[in-house]
Amino acid sequence: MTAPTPRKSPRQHRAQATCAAILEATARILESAGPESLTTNRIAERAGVSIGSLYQYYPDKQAILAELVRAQRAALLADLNAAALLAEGLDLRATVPLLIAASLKHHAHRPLLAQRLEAAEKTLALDAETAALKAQIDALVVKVLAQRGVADPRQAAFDLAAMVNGWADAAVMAGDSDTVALAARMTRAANGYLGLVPGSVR
Amino acid sequence: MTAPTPRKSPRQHRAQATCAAILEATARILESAGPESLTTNRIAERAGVSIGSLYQYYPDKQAILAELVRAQRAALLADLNAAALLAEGLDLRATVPLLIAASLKHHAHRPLLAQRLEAAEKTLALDAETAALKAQIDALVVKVLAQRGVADPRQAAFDLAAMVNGWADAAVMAGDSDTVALAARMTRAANGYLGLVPGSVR
DNA sequence: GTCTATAGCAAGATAGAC
DNA sequence: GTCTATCTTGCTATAGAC
Repeated sequence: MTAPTPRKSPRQHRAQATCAAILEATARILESAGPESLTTNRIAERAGVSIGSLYQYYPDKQAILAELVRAQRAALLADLNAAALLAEGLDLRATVPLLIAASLKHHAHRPLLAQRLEAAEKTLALDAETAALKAQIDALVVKVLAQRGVADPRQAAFDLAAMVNGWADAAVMAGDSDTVALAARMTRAANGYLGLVPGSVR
Repeated sequence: MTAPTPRKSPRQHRAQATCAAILEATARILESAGPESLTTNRIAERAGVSIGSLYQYYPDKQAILAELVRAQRAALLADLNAAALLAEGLDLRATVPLLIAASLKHHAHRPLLAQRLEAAEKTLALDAETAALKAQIDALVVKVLAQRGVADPRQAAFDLAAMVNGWADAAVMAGDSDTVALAARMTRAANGYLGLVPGSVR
């Protein structure tokens, strides 16, 4: 029922700074203390603004979280788009690692934040804009796979996304920071899923 | 700091029933409303006991959750043990689907509960007993893989567990109820990861 | 546009009767 | 062993001064 968008678009400089500070403070609390400890008072304190200012820009706590989730999805879409451009003209075997690397990028940057935001996303009722972003992400991967002759590309896109996401979460939480090696292992699994035989490059 | 075990071991019949009712009520609230709505008052109400009785057996809310998590881990360990027995004498290719099926069983039974409990586990500080169960689960899988000649079985056990878990969560949340087909697709990926070529049964 | 102060409320947990 | 009644705490969100 509540609109999870900011109350006003912050047009002035200091207002933009306030919004940014609120978002960054939320991210840091999520990383350091987890969702249980995420209270509006704490966000305001950590952002260096008062609780009153916070409610000037966000109607409620969920709206702040929703904005972070939206930003994360938008970044993923952008990276996947870049990967798709890079992969243009390449075959399936060469494309898969590019998609995996793009998906992994966020988990590598701020791993804990990425994981907690994904967890929050499952609880939150996502707004229209975030849902649209998710749909675009899905459509993009489906298209890339379909162009390269994958059978049932919708199913494959879903499965590969699920595989990579959960796996990445677990890996970063266990302290695995070698993203390159992780991506290589994931690629082995993805190739097996897609029916690509390992050695037969010739 | 707080011991996440029941205050007293319920030795009498009605006390056991009370404990069971509390656990089941917690599970149902988790399934139907999510972790945000999980309050001690609600648990007591749904269990048909008073809040006072609840605190007679559990020192705090976390302890109830911890017990559910522990039960889930214990069940997984039991199922994996059964799978390992079944797999005795079988080669790697035949063993992998058995392990996957065992891991998938819980997600299939009460999918939402399994997913929410795993999410809770990441937030909770897990008690010694649950940690021990996790270690046993890990050791079991490592042993099974090592016996069948998998290189770096520790890494493989971790990766396969991460892959299956995250993937299963996403699948059940999307409403995919065909566990058999899901297990088959996962097996393709696992085989690829392990370097097993698809067609070459011979 | 930002602040302080606080209303209003719900949660966790306890005391003490039965 | 179980209950009702209640204390205490801390959260969300608002009102109104500056």
